Amino acid sequence: MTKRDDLTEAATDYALAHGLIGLSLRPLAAELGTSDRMLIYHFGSKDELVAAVLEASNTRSMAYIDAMAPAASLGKAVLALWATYTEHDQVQRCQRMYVEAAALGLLGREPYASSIRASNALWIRTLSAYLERSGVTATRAPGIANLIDATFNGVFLDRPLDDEAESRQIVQDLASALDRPQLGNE
Amino acid sequence: MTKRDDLTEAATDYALAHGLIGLSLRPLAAELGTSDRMLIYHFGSKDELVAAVLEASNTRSMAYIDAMAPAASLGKAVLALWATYTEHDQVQRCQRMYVEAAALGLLGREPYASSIRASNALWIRTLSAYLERSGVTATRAPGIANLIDATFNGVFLDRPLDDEAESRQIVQDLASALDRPQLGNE
DNA sequence: GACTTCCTGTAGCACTTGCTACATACCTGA
DNA sequence: TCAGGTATGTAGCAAGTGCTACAGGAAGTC
Repeated sequence: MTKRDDLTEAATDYALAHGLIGLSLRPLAAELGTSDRMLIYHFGSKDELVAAVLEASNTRSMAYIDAMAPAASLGKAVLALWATYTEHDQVQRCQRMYVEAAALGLLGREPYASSIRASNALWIRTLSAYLERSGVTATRAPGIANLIDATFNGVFLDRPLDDEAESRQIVQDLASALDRPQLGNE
Repeated sequence: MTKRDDLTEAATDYALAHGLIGLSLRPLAAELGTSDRMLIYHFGSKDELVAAVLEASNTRSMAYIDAMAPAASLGKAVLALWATYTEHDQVQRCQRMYVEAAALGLLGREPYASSIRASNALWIRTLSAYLERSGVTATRAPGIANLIDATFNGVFLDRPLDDEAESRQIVQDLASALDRPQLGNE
C-alpha cells in the first residue's frame, strides 16, 4: 500500500535472511535499493523499523498455522505443528527471528521487549485456536499452547541447524507425554 | 590462579549482570579496573574472552544442579529443577546468558555456535545425572533431559521477568504430563 | 507563477567498535 | 650487568553506528 509498507515487507525479507541481532541500516538499505537516510525518513527511527519488521514477520508465520487442517489428537497436533515449523522455510525463519528478538529483549530493552510481548500474545492465541480446532477444550488450550510454544522455541534455540533427528525426538517425547490418557484433573 | 582466570571470573560477573549481546570491551574493562588493551592482551581477542566467559558461566550453573538432592518422581524432579532455576539468581542469570549466546549463534556465528554446542552437551549430561539420581533409567534420562531443557529455555525466552505464575503453570503442566504412568514403550 | 508537501541525494557529525604500534616499566635468571 | 619475558599505559586507526542538516526536485493546489 504505502511506501512504508513496501519497505517493511522488503526489510522483513532481509532480516529473516540475515538475522536481527547485527541488523544495521546501511547494508539493509543498500539491498533495498535505498539509503539509511530514507529508512529513517519513513520509519522515524531504527527502533520503529524493527518493531514493524517483527510485526510483519509474526503476521506471516501465523498465517501458516491458521491454514493448518485440524489434527485427530493432541499428540498428533503437536507433531503437525512441528511439521509446519520445519517444512516451511518461512515459518522456521520467522521463528528464528522471534528467538533473536526475545534474546534482545531479555533485559527489557526496547523495542524488543514490547514487540515480543505483543507477538507472543497473538501467537499463543493462534496456537490455541488450532488446538481447539483439533478437539482440545477452550480452557485447556491456552496452557497447552504455552507449553508447546516454549518447548519448540527451546528446541530451536539448542539445535539451530543440525541434529534434526534429535529435535524430532524431543518433539515426539512431548507429543506422547501429552497424548497419554488424562488421569488427574486439569 | 593466573591473571587470566581472575579476569575471566570478573568478566563473567559483568556479563551476567549486563548481558552478552551488547557486550563491548571498554565498559567491561572499566568495571574490571583495567583497559581493553589488557583484555586483548590476556585473551588474544574478544571472541576468546567470550568463549571463556561462557564456559565459566556454564560451570557455575552446573554446580547448582550437581548439588541437588534426588527427587521422588520424574514430575517432582522437573519441579525441583525449576525451583533451582528460579530461586538462585546465579542460575537464572547463567541461563539467561546461555539464551543470549544461543541466539547469537543461531546463524552459525562464532564463537557462539561452538560454545553453545559444548555447553549444551555438558548441561544435558548434568541434567541426565540428576534424573538418574531421581530414579529415571539411564536410557530414558538424556531424552527427557533434552525435553526439560528445551522447555525451560523456551519459558525463559518468552517470560523473562514477569508472569512468574504463568511460567510456573507451564512447568507444572510439563511435570504432570511426564508423571503420568508409562503406558507405551519407550 | 507562487506555495506547500512529499520525497530523496550528499555530506557529515559524534560516537563506538575491536584491535594495534610503540614505549616503558618490572622481575628473573645467567 | 644485562638479556628477555611479562605486564601495562598512551595514543591512535580504520571501520561502522544511528541520525541530522541542508539542499533540491517533483507534483499538486491556490
